[in-house]
Amino acid sequence: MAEKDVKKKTSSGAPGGGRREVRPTKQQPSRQVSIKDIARLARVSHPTVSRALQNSPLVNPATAAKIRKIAEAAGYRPSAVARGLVTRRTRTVGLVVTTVADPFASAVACGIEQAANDHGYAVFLANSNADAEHERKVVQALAERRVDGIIVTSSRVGSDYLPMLAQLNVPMVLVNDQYPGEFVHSVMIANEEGSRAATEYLIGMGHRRVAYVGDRSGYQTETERLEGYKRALAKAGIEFDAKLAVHGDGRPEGAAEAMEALLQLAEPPTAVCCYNDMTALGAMRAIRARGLRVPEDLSVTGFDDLFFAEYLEPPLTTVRQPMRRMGEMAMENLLKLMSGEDSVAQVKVGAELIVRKSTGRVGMKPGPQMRGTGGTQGLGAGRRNG
Amino acid sequence: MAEKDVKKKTSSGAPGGGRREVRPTKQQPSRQVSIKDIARLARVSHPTVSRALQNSPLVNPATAAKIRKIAEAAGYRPSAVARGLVTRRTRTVGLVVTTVADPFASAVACGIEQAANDHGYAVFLANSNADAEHERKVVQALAERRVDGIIVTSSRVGSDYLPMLAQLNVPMVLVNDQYPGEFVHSVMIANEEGSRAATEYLIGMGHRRVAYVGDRSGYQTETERLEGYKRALAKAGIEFDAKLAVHGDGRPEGAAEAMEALLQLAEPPTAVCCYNDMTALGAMRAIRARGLRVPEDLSVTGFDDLFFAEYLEPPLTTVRQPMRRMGEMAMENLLKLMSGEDSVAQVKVGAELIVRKSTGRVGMKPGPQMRGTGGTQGLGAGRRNG
DNA sequence: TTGTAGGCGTTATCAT
DNA sequence: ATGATAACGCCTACAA
Repeated sequence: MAEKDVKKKTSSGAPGGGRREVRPTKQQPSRQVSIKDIARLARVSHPTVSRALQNSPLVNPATAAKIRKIAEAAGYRPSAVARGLVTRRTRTVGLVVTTVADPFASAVACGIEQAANDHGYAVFLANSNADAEHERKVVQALAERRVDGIIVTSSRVGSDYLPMLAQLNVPMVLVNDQYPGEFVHSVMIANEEGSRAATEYLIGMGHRRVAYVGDRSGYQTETERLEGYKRALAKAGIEFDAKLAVHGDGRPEGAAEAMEALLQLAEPPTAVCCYNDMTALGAMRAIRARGLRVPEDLSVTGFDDLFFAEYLEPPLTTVRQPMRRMGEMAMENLLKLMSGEDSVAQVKVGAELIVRKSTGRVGMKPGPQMRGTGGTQGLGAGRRNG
Repeated sequence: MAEKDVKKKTSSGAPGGGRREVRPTKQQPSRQVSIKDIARLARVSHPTVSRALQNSPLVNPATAAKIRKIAEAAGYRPSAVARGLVTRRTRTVGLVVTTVADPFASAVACGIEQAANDHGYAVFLANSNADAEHERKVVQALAERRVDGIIVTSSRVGSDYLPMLAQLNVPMVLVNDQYPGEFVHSVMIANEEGSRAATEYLIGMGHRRVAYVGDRSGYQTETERLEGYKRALAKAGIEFDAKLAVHGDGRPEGAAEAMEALLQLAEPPTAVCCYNDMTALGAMRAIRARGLRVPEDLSVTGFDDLFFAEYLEPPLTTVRQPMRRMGEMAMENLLKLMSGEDSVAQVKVGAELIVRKSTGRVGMKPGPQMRGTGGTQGLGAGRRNG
């Protein structure tokens, strides 16, 4: 059959060269050079070109070399789109974060991107804006793009995905799921253990009035960290005082407001366990705004160990989350799921208390303090359901 | 506080109930429901389904409704892959950043994602690791995925892309290009003007020994900011002292080292203009490590106004870059390019000096200082080549 | 208003 | 070792 293509083209070899004249209206993006162009130039069939470019063993090394040379010269780039259509695998994953501007999310994203790239996967990035409805929408959009898998961090949907996923038929892994209850595949930090360790450390420093500045209530992470705080109090025989547990919004602004309320209490706290480092940032500002010092007047702990924690003044005592690593783990799990293995369902990552200088003994006098033990205890690490 | 418990918890959760039985070997991803399936169910032809789903006016409203209902019920999701193949447009853009974990990059990325999403575009995220070679590679990979356009932040390749782009035939916009010389389409901050404003502010506060802690030399941003610093000195009749201009690495660690060197000078500076906020973070730590105070002993300025700048102690005087907005602008420009318009080639965004409390008069005495003017002068804004 | 007939750029399955 | 041919799921003529 005589190459039925070659239509009205004023044939000139590779389409890169002679610009075909298109109607000025609704311009169709110009054709890229395809496998067929190479075939024509090399005087072989397209399948042969395809095979040659894939280093298939069943093609004559000589012709293969020729083909590769021609393809190279013509500036040929295979189309992942066309390939995806026929193989039904796009080697693409979707990553949903609340917002990339969030340092926690971007650290996790970095780990994911790395692992994905190492395995030849490209990643679609989408913001959920911490909104369940929008999150659902972007997941749908990712499914339409036929991603091979999806990772969602700080999901507001969580196990509510189950029905949707049954239809979409795409594997999904959640990182720090915020929806109450458990999702099938997830990577979570040991929230309760971490928060508890921080609180116990404060109590160990002699503090009895330890406050807690949380996120908005209802999210899983918040619930668990609050629980850890309560457990620590209970263990030390300190009665939980609801006035000392306030809610911010997980960001400095809201935290500052919440902290101010604590400082206006008749009997203010001497230490405060913050939901996360961003919260600690706001809390510390509110404390300084009242002319109080950290840690002399008030000890503060955070959670996450974001990059700036060690550079604050004073450097922040906090509970470290291995964020990059968690991203990698999520991606590794997703890779397994995508290749058909049913991998570890839920991974719980151990948190680590990092003692710096934002915490001190209750009633401590101003002046240089000793550096703490620098805990490296794995808190609550473990995995389930292998 | 040691609690290593909760380790290997025995399984209990719900690891996906009744999954479909797939052939263990090389399972082909199962077919998704397609337009043809819907056609069969609705007893019409596929094109009719296609038209109905696109709300084409030339399809009977009744049948259209029926088709939509059936599609809905069948859980039909159009394949962006197939659509991209035929339309030759994927409604996808590539975004290359040095690393998403960098707060500057992630802020820009956030603006881009937002704008892209608003226009129905999905964005592929890729890290360049600040390496020219790797950056080229990921751009090639994006081209293979047939993205409609590419945005690169802090490119190490810059105008060197020109030959490659001629082949790839994909529009590209650069944000804060780091490669010497100009690229065709870019969004840049007014580096020189910003840095100059910061330095002039310091000089205005009476400082004569003003140091500069830069990035690694050779990058465009670094060159321009250093130039701005020099210009300010020159204007004030202060001779440039090479010993006072040191190089860090754009990150806190390297900056701290560079700062230490400055502090060991026989005649140390009384103020330091930092390349960016991350650099300032490191510089301030080095300063405190020597027992010196900011701003009483040493004034410090940054560049970027990252989210944490206002929460530092003292809050950081810095030059603001409207990072999100710059991302949006880059995306808007790319949208124009993708739709065929030849838009504004180079956009220069004005920088804004934000005076906070890390700067003060030379030789100031300890104690509360007045808040500065809070400059809102647009510095060097402009655009060229409309 | 609807159906028929390609074709987008690959890979896959047959032949030869 | 290579070539026909047929998908993949969609869109866009053009015909009915």
